[in-house]
Amino acid sequence: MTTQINPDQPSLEHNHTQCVSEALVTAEHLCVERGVQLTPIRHKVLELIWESHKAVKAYQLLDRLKPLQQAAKPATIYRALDFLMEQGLIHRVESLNAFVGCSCSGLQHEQLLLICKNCQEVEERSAKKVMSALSQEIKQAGFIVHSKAIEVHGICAKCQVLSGVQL
Amino acid sequence: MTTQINPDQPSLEHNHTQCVSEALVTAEHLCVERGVQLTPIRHKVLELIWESHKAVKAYQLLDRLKPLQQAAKPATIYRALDFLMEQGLIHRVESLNAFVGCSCSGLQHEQLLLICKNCQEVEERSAKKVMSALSQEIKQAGFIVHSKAIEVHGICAKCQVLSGVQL
DNA sequence: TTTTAATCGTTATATTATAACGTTTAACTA
DNA sequence: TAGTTAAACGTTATAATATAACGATTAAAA
Repeated sequence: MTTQINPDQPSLEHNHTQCVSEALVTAEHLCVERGVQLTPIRHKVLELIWESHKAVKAYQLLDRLKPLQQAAKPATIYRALDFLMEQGLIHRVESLNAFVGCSCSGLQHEQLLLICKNCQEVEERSAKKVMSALSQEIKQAGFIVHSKAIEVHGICAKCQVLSGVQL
Repeated sequence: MTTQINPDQPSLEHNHTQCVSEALVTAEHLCVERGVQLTPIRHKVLELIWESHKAVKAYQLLDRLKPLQQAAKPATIYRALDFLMEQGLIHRVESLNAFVGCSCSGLQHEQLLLICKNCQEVEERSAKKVMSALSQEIKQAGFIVHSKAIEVHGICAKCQVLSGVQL
């Protein structure tokens, strides 16, 4: 068998099964700690989001949830997404109206998102230097921060290799 | 007359009439230079966007355009917005699905946007240190950039003063 | 002046998201 | 543990955002 070249499958280089199960276990623990309910629906939605590292749309999630949850309607998904965002378990990708699992759940939550136009995968980076420069800039402006979205679109390293860089 | 306290009006401290006319003249010049057409519709939409420094929604623009342009439909607005964005004359505020005039038209276009939740005004800052830290981070990640959105939500300096900071 | 490309009009519809209200389930508390 | 309250969910409806497709018109180029 040759190298993984299908961008629709999580890369072989990372054990995605483990990756997902870590995310779910972390989520479960955090919710217990915080005394909030990771209900079956919320848990399923989180699992669906973690099926890949791609940004996924609310209605895509709805389509995937329906077979498991007959009664699923838009509100079902949006309520679950709201909960998961409040708990910092997922990120909303503002520039795509989409969502992605948060791999830093429980830690500081505002991250740089690198969004690949080719494979739709989102890489999350804490980017400390960027964040501290940003804090300084905001302070200079006399602005009080409530939230941040730092999103970069382009082509990820993996896709550059797969297609010979002329992207 | 006392100090300006109505957040719905452009502040007295800046001459908004001049501000707008500068933006429009710059836009006209740039379009001539580039050999692209700032048609009457596109010009009107740009003017409407520049009525304030607030982020404005596409359908708000449509409502305001209709009296001036009977035939205006969603496509009318979205086409004009697409053109204005291509030419770097406006910014799309991704986290609001809204638009704001670009005060750096013609120059480097990816800017930090400080978005006030109280007055909806958007302050644009070039934030050079943030941008260079960001470029470094992106380079480290081996990512090829196509576009960036750096958006901060919170309370602007003006609104803090007006309301005694407990925002 | 024909051809071509850009712009716009128009209709329809896709996509994203929320409101409102009743029901069920879980948690609290007396 | 029965009664009370709050959280979560089901359900219907609709609001808000955005695009597709195609023909008509206008402007630019050959």
